Amino acid sequence: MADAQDQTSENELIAQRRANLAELQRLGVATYPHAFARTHAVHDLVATYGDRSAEVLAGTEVRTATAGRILAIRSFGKASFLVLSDGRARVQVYLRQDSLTEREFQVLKLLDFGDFVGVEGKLFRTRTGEFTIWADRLEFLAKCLLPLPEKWHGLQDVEIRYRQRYLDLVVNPDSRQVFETRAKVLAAFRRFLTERGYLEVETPMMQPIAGGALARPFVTHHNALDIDLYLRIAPELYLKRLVVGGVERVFDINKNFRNEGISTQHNPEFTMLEFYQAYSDYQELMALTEEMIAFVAREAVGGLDIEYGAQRLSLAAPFGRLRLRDAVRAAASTRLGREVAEAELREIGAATALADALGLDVPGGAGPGKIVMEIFEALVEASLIQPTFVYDYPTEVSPLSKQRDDDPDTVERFELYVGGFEVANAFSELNDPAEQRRRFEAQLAERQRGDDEAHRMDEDYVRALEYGLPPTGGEGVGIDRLVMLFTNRPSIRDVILFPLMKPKAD
RNA sequence: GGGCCGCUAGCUCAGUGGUAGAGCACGUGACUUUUAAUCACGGUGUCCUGGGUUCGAUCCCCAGGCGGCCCA
Repeated sequence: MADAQDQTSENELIAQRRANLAELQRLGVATYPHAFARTHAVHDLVATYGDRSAEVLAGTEVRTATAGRILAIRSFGKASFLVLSDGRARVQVYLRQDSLTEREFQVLKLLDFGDFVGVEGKLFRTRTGEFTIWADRLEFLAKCLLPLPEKWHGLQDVEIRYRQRYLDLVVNPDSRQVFETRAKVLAAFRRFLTERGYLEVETPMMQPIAGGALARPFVTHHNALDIDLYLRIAPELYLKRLVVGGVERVFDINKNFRNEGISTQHNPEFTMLEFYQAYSDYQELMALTEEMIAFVAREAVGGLDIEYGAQRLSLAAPFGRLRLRDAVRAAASTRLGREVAEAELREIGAATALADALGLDVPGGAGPGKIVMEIFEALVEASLIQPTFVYDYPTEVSPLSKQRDDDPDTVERFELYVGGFEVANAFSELNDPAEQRRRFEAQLAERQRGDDEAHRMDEDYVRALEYGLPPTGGEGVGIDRLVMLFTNRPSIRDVILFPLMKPKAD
């Protein structure tokens, strides 16, 4: 309820709308009725009858009852046209004095842009060919007390679009389309995996040890148990416990929470698909990923060729394949005008000198693996526009991945890059409990040296591995970033309905 | 964390050291197949906030807030 201060600051546009509401009440109109029986939603109407000719519509005399928000009023005195939206589609309604009761005509004159109404009538096509409902009944359903953004330019102010997403959805049909596509992407992943025998599960969002990724967690507190808990940074360790338990194919689609900065590619909470498959490895997952991304693209946008900004992308298999250290060597060699040797990427002194020569600031205590990743991010990542698997990562930065038999400093891991950013990360899972314990201990040592993103020790996870994890391949896919690609949006905030925003004093 | 940019009417945006404008929206009147309806007439306001300079600040300066982009 508005207090006295609101009343005095209330502007003329709002006062007019309140006055119209009061007038409806004075007329005895129910201003907040409980329901309206529709025969069709607006989008059903348009989909079913929208392309019928004027003659066919006149011949069949289809009657309909529908409802929606008024997005335009064009009034001609004794007749009016309304545009009604159900959020998905729009339909025109024709109302004329001699087709309505006197009271309905009075209601019509009190309607504002944004109000909800229900109408009943027959379908026809106007002289100008517009598919229209000729209404012989008008029911008021709810008031829009605040003026909506203008119809022609829509809502441009990105801050308001994010903070008041409902306004964005009302006036910008493109925005609704983004979230329709997002829903199709999620449904497509679920269908692809379910059809191949993967079981969808839910794993804890609140965890006593935030594991499965290298990231800083959010902390919360359970009062009754008086313990701190972490919002999950990944479901990984729980999903592999399920593989230990015999769930050979398993996946989880849900939010992860990482306590890091915000950018066009990072929101503190984001949606991740993770799936695990017993008896497979990262090579098999590359092939599966090509198939899965193509499936999802067809379902979500109808094809494999997409535009992203100024780029044209093809999601057709095979995707590019680039060995990580080869990519880093090539980029560093070009930048420095000399041949950089693989050995320089594997020894701390040489790697540090290389980073220096490239003008990169490397965090203190970083080993050669971390330095390789820094160089990759600085020199290579943004150039990977077409889908590319980057593979064979340093063991140092991959504490949950299995080493190559021929090279213990390297793990069987790949990341998929599209449009210049990472969209998936996969590996052959480390299933040797003794080696896993050594990796965790190495991570603890890094934590001691000040890396607060280093992995924590998880004794129960090591114990689970001691019961035996079969050879397994696992992968995580960043849903938000994939939706950015499919909807051609430059910012992750455009594909998250309510992105995190700093609170604003009202 | 740093740099750059933005914040003016409900929305989209101009603009100025002398208390502010356009289009759309809105109000009144006309109009029973229009569609960015049209025609006539008429209001829009904490110029993000606070301080400073000045006779006078929405504008210049300083600090802050929120947002965007880039960098780390």
